[in-house]
Amino acid sequence: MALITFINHKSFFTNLNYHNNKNLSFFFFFSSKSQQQEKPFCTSVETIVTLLKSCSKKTHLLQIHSHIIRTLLIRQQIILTSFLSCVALSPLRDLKYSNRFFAQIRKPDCFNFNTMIRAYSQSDFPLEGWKFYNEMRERGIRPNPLSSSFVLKSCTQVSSLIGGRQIHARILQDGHQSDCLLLTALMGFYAFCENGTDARLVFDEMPQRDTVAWNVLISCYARNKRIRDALILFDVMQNPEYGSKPDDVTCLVALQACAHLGTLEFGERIHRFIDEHGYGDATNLRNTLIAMYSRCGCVDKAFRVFQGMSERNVVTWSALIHGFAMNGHGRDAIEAFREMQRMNVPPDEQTFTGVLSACSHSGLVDEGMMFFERMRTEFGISPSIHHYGCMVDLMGRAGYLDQAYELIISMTVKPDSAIWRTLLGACRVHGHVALGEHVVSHLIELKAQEAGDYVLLLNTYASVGDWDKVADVRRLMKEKGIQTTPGCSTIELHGQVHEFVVDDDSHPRMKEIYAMLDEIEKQLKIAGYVAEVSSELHKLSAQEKGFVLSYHSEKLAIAFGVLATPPGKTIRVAKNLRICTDCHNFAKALSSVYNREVVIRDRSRFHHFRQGNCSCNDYW
DNA sequence: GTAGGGTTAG
Repeated sequence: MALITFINHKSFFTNLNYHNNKNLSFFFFFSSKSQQQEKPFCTSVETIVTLLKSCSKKTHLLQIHSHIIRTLLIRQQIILTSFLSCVALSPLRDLKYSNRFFAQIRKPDCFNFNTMIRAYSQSDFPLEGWKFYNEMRERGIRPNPLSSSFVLKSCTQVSSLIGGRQIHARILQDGHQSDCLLLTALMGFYAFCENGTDARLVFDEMPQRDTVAWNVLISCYARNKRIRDALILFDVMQNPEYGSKPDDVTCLVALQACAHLGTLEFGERIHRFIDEHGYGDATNLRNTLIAMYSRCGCVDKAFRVFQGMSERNVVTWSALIHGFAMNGHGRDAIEAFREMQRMNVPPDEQTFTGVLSACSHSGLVDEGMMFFERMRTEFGISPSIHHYGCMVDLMGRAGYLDQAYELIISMTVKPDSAIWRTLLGACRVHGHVALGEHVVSHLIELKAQEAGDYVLLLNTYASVGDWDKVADVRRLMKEKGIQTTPGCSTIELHGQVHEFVVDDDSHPRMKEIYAMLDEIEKQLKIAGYVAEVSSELHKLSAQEKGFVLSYHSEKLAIAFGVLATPPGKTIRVAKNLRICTDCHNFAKALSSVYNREVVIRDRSRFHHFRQGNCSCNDYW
């Protein structure tokens, strides 16, 4: 009896360790003993609640269940609530059991309903939570903001825009339109559904906006192709009118936007902000900094961040490897991979994507094959579509087109349009017309053909001089109303991003830019630069081709760079498509004649031009 | 004496 008093003693349970099974064993010992002796074993409600928290096995839960039934504790709402939370939400989650238990509760309250909705939102059947959400309304129980927030989570899980809109309407009906956390969740939902307009509307309607609300809006813009707006918000939120201070998450999201846009100056500014505000130790921020610098073409700065880190995880190493890969430092990427193994950091899927793409960008065919094999045999990672993509690129660039085709056919995963497109690119480089046509038929089968694919096919014909076929494809594109993506290049100057498209005349300094471009061409021609006419698609006279080539967007951006920056300053340009041979030659010549370093990021990688050479060794 | 919500790394 003394012992029973002891187990009931409050101090014992307030000090107990939740994961200490000793306490449970104690409890079960007394419980079964009292059952044998048919004597009631009294426990306080608090004891049961505390014990429930330390449950790590379902058998324990069942024993507690039978105990609370025997001791009539089942009548107490607090026990029911705790028990339901335990069955529905702890790692022991069992939805069938939760449902049965829920049905036993005579008067379930809002909290009980929320528990069920929340449990389903985390399960494989998220929409089942709706039933409970509707039932509580039918029973006249008013949902609180959390009820809506849990159903919203279910809608996000299944990307149900209609469901989310219904919740939105209910939030207004229930008068929860001032709940900042709920509205932030709603914004997050719209952002997830790529609906930036509605996310913005919710944001505008919020009575108060804290940093998290700003973060959601910035991340929404960054993910939905409004990257420049995302960066503008980083400054806007700090205006005295709004007075929100960016936190570590704001910096992280903004850095991702900088990486996308290739805006080095803005990225550096955020880097300083991070250090000044003491966020600098966070591994996730450091990892994103590595990615940002790499994607802005500054591997040395990325490496400096890497060196300054006291803790490095698989993400850190993968970011570094990816950085080396996209900047053409294939050997360094492989060395980093080896170093990572020496440090006993196990690689994952994304590490190998980096290693394989490093091999493909640097033409390391044998090494790539070896890593692809080791990935499966040594590390037990089965190849994803991305790994196959790297291998097709690797083999395709090296001219093993048929083997690349065989690899696609042998894949365990269904080939997507991106992988066929990679092979199509290789067909263009090697002038393999027959395979190119075959690949296009695969794309048509997938109903995934894009303007760029026709352009690649057209280029393949052009590369072997089949101008009739080129004209056919052009006609076909015209008939189908397919429009090509216009080439677009950006250059950052004093934190401002300047954008150029083909034949652009919208820039305020356009006259000067064209004059500068003419002057540059004149100087380069003296040094031996000849316009590469095969890059141009149209069947034009050589003179006309030369004329059209002069206005490629990257040339305009470079001319603006020469015009607007002091001599010797590196010119950094980002382009949405892949750079053409002519512009590549142009940049190479310029880097030597004007003694300028030029860094161009195209759709797939970086080109560092220095003294007449490119880091890609004309291999891209 | 119960007690759950929003953003975030390669």
